[in-house]
Amino acid sequence: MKNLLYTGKKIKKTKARTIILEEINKIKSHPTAYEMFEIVKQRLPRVSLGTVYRNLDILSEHGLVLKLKMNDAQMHYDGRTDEHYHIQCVKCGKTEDIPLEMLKDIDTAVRDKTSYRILYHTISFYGLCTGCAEEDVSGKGKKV
Amino acid sequence: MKNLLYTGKKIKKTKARTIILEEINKIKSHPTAYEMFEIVKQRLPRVSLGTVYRNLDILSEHGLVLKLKMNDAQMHYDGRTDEHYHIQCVKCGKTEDIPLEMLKDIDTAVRDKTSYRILYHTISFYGLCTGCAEEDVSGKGKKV
DNA sequence: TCATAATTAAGAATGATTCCTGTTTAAAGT
DNA sequence: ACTTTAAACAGGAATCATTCTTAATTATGA
Repeated sequence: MKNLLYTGKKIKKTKARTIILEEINKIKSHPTAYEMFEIVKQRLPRVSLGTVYRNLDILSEHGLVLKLKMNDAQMHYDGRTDEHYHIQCVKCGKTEDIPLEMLKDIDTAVRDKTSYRILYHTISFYGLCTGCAEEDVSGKGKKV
Repeated sequence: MKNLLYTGKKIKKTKARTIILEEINKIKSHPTAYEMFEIVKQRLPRVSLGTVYRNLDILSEHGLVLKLKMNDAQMHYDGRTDEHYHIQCVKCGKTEDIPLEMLKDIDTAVRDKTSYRILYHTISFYGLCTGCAEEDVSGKGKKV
């Protein structure tokens, strides 16, 4: 293979792969695989969920997508690949970026306090997004 | 019910529940539900995995145990219930406490930079534990 | 254009966790 | 202590996100 697509690694430029990468780069929120499947299906109706999962994995292995584990059942995928932190709404599950600079110093701080060889860390914030916070006020007393 | 067991909440003191809490408090690492099941089985041979799951959930709802999501497939459970951070070995999956004081100020730092109402955050470190780091050196070049 | 290795759709399999059902047990009120 | 009953139990089925399998298709290098 001569075309070193996307990253300089050998990776075939397929229709599904291209659309997945384009679509995830269009949005700032961090969808689940199933949400990506629904988005991609609009442009590629016969795409299968397995293909979406596989390509999101391959793209994340090649550093083109970040794979995030938050406090819900599904993985989330992020088209922004520089290191940064995330926040998730505890009510609706929406997951987004946090504009907080990387705390590079805490790895070294921990390095001195543990026998582990530290490789990286993750920070996740949890709270209520604007929409859910409003519901919370107007719906006070109601069981959600 | 008059006896307000464990926490002041209505919670029955059953054999399984008591043993689960005793055993998780004996260890500093943070086992999965299945690992707890194996430990509890030694004292209560007829215990079922479902009971271990249910009790770990109930205990965590009552603040007697922490339920941790790290970067592997299973949940981990922590008998130490004051807020603190965790580290996981990327190779063997062992999960332990990190002696790093809580960064309370980062919630407020983020509060000013986002429209979310921040409730809490988590920090997880990943690296190699002593044992796995040694293997890594002695086994250099080998596929693990 | 051809060969072939990678990718695909579709659906089966996996694995952690939760749920269901009928039975047992802890504890509240006598 | 005896009774009552809601909670908890064991065992196994169900769920759900994700991964795997297979036979057919496709992108790429020659």
